[in-house]
Amino acid sequence: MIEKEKIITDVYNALQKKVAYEDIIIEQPKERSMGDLAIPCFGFAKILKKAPQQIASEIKENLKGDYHSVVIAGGYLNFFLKRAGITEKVLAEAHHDGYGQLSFGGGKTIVIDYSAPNIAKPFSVGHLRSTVIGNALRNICQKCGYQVVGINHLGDWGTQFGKLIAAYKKWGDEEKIRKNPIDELTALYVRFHQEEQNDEKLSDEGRYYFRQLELGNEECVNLWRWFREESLKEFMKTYQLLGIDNFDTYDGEAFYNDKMQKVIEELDDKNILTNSEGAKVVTFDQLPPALIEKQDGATLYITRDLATAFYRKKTYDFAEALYVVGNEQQLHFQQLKAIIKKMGYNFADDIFHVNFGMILQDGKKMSTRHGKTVKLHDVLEEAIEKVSSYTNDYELKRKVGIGAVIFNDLKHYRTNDVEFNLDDILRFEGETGPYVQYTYARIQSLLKNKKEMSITMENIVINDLIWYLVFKVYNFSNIIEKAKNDYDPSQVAKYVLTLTQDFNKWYAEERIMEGDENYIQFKLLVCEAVGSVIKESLSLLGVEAPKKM
RNA sequence: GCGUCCGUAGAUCAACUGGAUAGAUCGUCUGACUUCGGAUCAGAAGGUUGUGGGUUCGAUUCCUACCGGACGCACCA
Repeated sequence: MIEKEKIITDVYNALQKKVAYEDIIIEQPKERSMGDLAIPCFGFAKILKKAPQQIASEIKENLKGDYHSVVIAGGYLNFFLKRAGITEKVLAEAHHDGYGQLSFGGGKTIVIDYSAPNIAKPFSVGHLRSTVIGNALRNICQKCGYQVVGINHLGDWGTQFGKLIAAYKKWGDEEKIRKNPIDELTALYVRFHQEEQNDEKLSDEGRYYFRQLELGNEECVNLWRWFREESLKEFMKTYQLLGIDNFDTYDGEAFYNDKMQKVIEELDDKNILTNSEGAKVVTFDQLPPALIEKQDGATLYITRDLATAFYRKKTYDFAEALYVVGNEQQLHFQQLKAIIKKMGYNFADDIFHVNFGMILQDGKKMSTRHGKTVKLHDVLEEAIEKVSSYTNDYELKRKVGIGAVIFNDLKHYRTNDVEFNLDDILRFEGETGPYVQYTYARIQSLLKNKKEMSITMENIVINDLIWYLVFKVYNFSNIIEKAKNDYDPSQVAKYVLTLTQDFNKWYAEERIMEGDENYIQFKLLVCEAVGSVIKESLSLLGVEAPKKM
C-alpha cells in the first residue's frame, strides 16, 4: 500500500531523520474509529529521550503531507486518510478479474508437495489438511507471480506392499477389489496384520514378496501396479468432489527407487556416512542421527526423500520447495535439510516444511490401526447431503458443502492441532464458507440493478461503513503477500470473513437501492468491488463462489 | 529421559508476531423494517490469557521453573 510508505517517509522527515527509517512501525489501530493507520511512538522515546506523547506532537507539528487529519492518542499518532481519492481508485480497479495480482514472484518456480495419500489405504480426513493447504498455497503463490508445480507424492512403495501381495495371494478376490478397492485392500492388510501376530511365517512371507517386488518379479509388479491404479481411481473421486484435481504429477515414492543408489554413493564419497550397528547413518551435532541404509541394505524414507529433493532441484530448478506435511515429521525435515547442507548444497535453505497440526479424535491421533479412520469421502458426501435442505441442484450442493469443509479447515492457523468435530465442519452459519458464499450471492443479485453510467464523486459522502469496505478491498494484495510469506492461507480466510462481516453490517444499516441515482450506482460499485474480492479470496482458498444459492 | 509444539469466555478459534479497553463465531437469552436474499443483522451475559517468578515505558506474545496435553526420538512412511 502506497499510503503506508508515504506516512513512514513523512514521519521520518518530520523527525529530521533522527530515527532510522526501519524503526518506524506502521500498523492499523485497534479500533477503526481511531484512524486508518497508526504510528506508535514508544520506540522513539529511548532514542530521543522524550516522552512518547511529546514526540508524537512534535511529529505532528513538523508533518508535511496530505491527510484528512492526524490525531494524537496516548503515544500513538493516528492518521485519517482522504477517502475520495482512494475510493475512486479502488472502485476503478477492483471489479476487474484477477484483482490483487502481484508480480514479485518474477516467474520463479515453487514446487509444492501436498496431499500424498497412501495407496491401498483409506483417504482419510487426516489427509484433508495437506490437500487443502497445499492447494491454497498453490493458488496464492501463483497470485504472487510464481510458477507452481504441484506434486502428489503418492505413498506407493514400502514393505506394506509385500504384505499386501502375500495377503492377496492367500485370501484375495479380484472381483471384490475391482468393486471396492480401498476397503477390500485395507481389509486384507488388516487381516494380515492380525494373523501375523500368531504366525511368524507370515511376516517372512511379507518380506519375501516385497523383496520380489523390488527385484522386479513380474507377477508382483503387476499386482502392485494394479493396486496403485485402483486406488488412484478411487482417490480421484474424492479429488473431484473437492475440486482439487490439478496436480502436475502423481509420481510417488516408487518413482525414486532407481534414484537412491546415486545419493548413497555421493554421501559415501563425501565421507558423510558412518557405520553404526551394521547400518549406514548420518550423524549431526544438534540432531539425532538419521538412518540412511538398513543393516540388510534396504533404503529408508529419508533416503528416498533425499533422492526426491535432488531430482526436483534438477528437474524444476525451484526457488522454493514446500512440503505440506504434518508436525510429526519435523525432525525428518530438519535432518533432510541438514544432510543436503552437509553435502554442500545451498538449496537446502530453499526447502520449507510447511507443517500443520493433526486432526485429533478424542484428543488422540487418528490411526488405521485403532480403527479410528474417518473416510474423507464420507465426510464430503455428508456435507453435500446437508445442503439438501436448501436446494436440489447437485452442483450447487457440492459447491456449498465442500466450501464449508474446506473453509473450516483453512480458517485456522495451520500448526495447531484440531479436534475432529463433524458438527463444526458441517456448520453453515457464522464464520463459515457458506456465510461468505451467501454474501457473495446476495451481492450478485444486487448487481442486477447496476447500470452502465458514469458517476460523479462530488456530492458523495463516503460514510464510515463504506470506507471500511473500500479500505479493506484496497488492502487485499497486502494480505496475499503476507499469506505467501508465512505460507499461511488462514490469513486470506480471516480477511475475507471480516470483509463479508463488514459488508453485511453495511447492508443491514443502509438500503443500497435508496438515494439519488448517482449515489445508488456508486454504492453498487462498492458492492461490485467487495464481491470481486470475495470471489478472488475464495478462489485462492479453493472454494467456489456460486452466483445464486 | 531428551527434543519440538500447545494451554485465551461453556465450546471452537483470533489478537497485525512486544502495543491502545484481549476480539469473533457457536451455544444460551432478548430483539429486527408487511424484507435490495433471515445461510442475515442488532443487543445481553460470559475472562485474574494453566500457575508462580523475571525482563521493560508496556507481556496472551520474550526468558525461567512448575502443572497439564499432543507429537517425535535407528532399521515404518
